[in-house]
Amino acid sequence: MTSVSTRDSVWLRGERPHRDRRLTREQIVGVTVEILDTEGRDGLSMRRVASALGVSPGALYWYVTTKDHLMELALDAVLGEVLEGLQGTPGVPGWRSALGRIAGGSRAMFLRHPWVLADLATQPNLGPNALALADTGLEILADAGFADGDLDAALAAINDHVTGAVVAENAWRSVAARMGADGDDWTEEAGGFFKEVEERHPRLAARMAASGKIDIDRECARRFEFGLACLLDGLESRLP
Amino acid sequence: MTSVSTRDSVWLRGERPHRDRRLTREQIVGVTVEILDTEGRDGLSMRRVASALGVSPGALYWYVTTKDHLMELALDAVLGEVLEGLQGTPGVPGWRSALGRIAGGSRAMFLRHPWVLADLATQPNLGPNALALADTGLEILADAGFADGDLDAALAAINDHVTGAVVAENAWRSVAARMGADGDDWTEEAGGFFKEVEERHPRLAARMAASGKIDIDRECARRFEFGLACLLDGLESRLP
DNA sequence: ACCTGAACACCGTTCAAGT
DNA sequence: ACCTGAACACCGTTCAAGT
Repeated sequence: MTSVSTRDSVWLRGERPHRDRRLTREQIVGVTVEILDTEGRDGLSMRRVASALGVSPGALYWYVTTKDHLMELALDAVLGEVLEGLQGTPGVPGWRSALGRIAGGSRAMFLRHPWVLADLATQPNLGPNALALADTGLEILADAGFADGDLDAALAAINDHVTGAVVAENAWRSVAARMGADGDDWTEEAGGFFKEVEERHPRLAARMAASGKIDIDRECARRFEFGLACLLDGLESRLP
Repeated sequence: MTSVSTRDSVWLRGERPHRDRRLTREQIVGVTVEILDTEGRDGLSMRRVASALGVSPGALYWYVTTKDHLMELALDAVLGEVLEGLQGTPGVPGWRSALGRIAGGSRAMFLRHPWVLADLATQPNLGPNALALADTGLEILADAGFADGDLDAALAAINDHVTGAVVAENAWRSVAARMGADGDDWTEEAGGFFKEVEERHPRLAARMAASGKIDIDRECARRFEFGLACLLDGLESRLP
């Protein structure tokens, strides 16, 4: 109901005092993420979360002021997975591979929880895990020799590549899933579509045909690494 | 209602035959974009569009099978603006600046219509304007000397940078708008937030403070160009 | 302090019935 | 062929009233 620009964030408000609660924010966020993962964005409703917890819908509003706030919490929760994946393994040498690990871990997380992507565009990301992730990125880049404005811009460039790549990958996968699912009445309509692409944009049609034959997983991973390598090369050449 | 993976696209279905319609798809899409621009994503409803057109809600379903399809049409409509902006001016020399112009034009369009960003993550983009835009990108890169897999990956990398950057910019702007809007009861809660950031992540807090003093427009533009330049450098070094 | 139950003001979508 | 009107099955959110 509220417009994007005036919406406030969970992270700018304190949590309420408590005495004898039966629920926890963690519980609520937990089932929220579960529902989002299994049923997708459209499958989530306050009522659905409430029934999964065996509680009435209104009860949730004691713990969370709004559905948007709940989504913010869910977003930060899955960002936490990236941090966990990082601390499990030993540190790698070199800033390039260190950043590559974070980027790769983030990408994997986004592919596990595709519903987060729509959140990123809508909600500011001020949760503790988001901040910690940003800070470790800054640390790596600062140690590498970046400072001031270049420091911010370098981190932003890498983050942008990750989110942009996963957004595109997700869109592609949803098309591919539809195509592979059933060739029922689908192919006749879509046949006309492809024929038109062929006529109007032969170059594009050729590329679509070429990449259509390839395994999507491999191709997406390849493009991701290609872009990341280009970016890191460009960054490296800007080191003082 | 339908899950992302099984949702079909407007562009894979033909339009219906017609005789004496009072409405047009263009009209409907037009007011849809208008509402999205002024009222934001949450302000849009089928009923709202219908009433703006002076028609009953059910009437829209004669022209458009679903709200998601309408959003797909709106998405491609605003992508058309990028193409228009391109053909108005004379071609620039050099593949780097040619791509820079497309990237810049796309960024400007995304900032004019921030609601598109959530769409990108959710819906595949198979509209005529999206295809035309991709094709001109391919043309520029092919002329520059890229071919086969590198061609796809190069275009993807640039597109990813644009969408990723605008997603981040949009999120940042929504925070800034909130902070600038009113310092009523806001500052007390948020003061605690910033103090916590300072304690836990001093490096991040320093960067936040530094970039907080800068004009957002300039800073976002700077980061965008920085990342793009890094990327183009990396691409250039990969030319055969 | 926490939760229920019921209500309010919305949604997207369908579908008879009209013209 | 196109549109209306009313309905169906949902929403998010609020708030008295209970414990």
